[in-house]
Amino acid sequence: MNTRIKELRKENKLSQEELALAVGTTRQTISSIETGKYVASLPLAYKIARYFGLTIEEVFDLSEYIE
Amino acid sequence: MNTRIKELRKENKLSQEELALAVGTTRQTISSIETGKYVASLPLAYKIARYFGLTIEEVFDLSEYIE
DNA sequence: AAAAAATAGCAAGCATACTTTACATTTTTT
DNA sequence: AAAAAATGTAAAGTATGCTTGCTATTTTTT
Repeated sequence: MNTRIKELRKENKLSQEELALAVGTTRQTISSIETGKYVASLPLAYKIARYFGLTIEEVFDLSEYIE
Repeated sequence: MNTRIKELRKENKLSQEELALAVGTTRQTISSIETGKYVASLPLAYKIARYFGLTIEEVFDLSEYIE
């Protein structure tokens, strides 16, 4: 699954660590989500989206889950 | 966490079974999400939201995850 | 070029999101 | 009121989303 997290981080000049702290998770979790190792949980997806002032669908490309 | 799934099902005259089949999961999973036993995964949340033609945030009340 | 910062990757462990099976309970239909 | 349909719940098992700790690699800064 693709996400715009890395792109949004760069635009806002944030490290993974800084974003992780801001949304209450770990840097490794942000890394894992960015690299596609696993899919963010709904609560975390929401917190990340809200942090950037966007909707979940604007941050996470979920099209692969729909035919 | 609250969701509008039950409400939307009633409006559309759907049983849990019918919704479950439509989004590719089990009736028990829909029941568990409706009763708050656990939180839907992001992919499933998206499929449910799309099924009703809504956004994830319109179906799932995620406000408790934000201060 | 060297050092510092950032990121990727691994592993182990824990919690949670399911699936399957089955039964209990409630609601709806007859 | 009885039967059927729908829903709630429990349990066990599996897969996944984390957290923690660490090292390797890459990128950025000096």
